[in-house]
Amino acid sequence: MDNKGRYAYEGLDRILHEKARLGIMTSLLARSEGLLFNHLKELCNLTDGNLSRHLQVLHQAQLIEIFKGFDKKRPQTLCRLSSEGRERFLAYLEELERVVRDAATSAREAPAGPGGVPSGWMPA
Amino acid sequence: MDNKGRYAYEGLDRILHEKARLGIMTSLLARSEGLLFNHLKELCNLTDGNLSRHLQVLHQAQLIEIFKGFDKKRPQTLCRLSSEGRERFLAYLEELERVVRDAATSAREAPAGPGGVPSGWMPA
DNA sequence: TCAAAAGGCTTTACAGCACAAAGTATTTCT
DNA sequence: AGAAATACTTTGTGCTGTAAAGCCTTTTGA
Repeated sequence: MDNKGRYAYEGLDRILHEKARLGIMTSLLARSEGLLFNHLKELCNLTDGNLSRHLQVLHQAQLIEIFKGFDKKRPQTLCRLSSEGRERFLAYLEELERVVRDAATSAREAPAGPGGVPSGWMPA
Repeated sequence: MDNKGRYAYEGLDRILHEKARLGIMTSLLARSEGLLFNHLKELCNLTDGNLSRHLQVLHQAQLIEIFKGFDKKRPQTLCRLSSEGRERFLAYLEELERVVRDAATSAREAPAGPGGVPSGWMPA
């Protein structure tokens, strides 16, 4: 079998492949005009500090843009997907789809298997 | 909007949501009889130490079973999905599918957006 | 009018984790 | 007998997700 690397999934970008950031990016993908800090915080069930840190990471990676403004007198932060961010996220999603398809296929084709200790082997 | 937590994806189990382990689990799902250490190593493009560590984690979490045996005189390690592992992985995959669907829907429905600085805002 | 609370984030601290490099033990080759 | 190969495991290090604490301004309340 030359299946070497068949399941390596190298397209799963470390920065994007992270629960919280996946949520952030998906939220932003739905709203091309951007989302406010607090709205994002609620959508993703994140704490202030947590969200702040993830936005920093995404911003440094050029995946999102961050804008500062005011609502009345209170500071506000607006986050928006950069066009590079959109592209890279869509690419990431394609790989993710591959994972899901691979697994679905396997689950369908391979029976659940009997369990028990295979003969000639010892449980670890 | 009561969309609170809409994009929190809490079903994304930390142990499973990891590039390398995703590959391992998907490989194992395809082969209910199990896979040998070295085969798995190739399929997932992992180093010995790396694979060893991930198997440890998956084993401690009861997601896989590990058996020791011999091929001629050489030690061999066989890895197999436990039934709990199969269940939990399938559950994880359902959540993953939700992510992909959410994103696909958004990408289709939301236009790419114009870019440029929104008026009244300052780039960070 | 002046302290106290609320809003809107940032910074800090730390535990946990992935990964690479080095190590161990046995076996086969020369 | 020594060297190389096989099959992993253990150790060490640097990164990073997360909670807790901090900071500054604005609003509220007595």
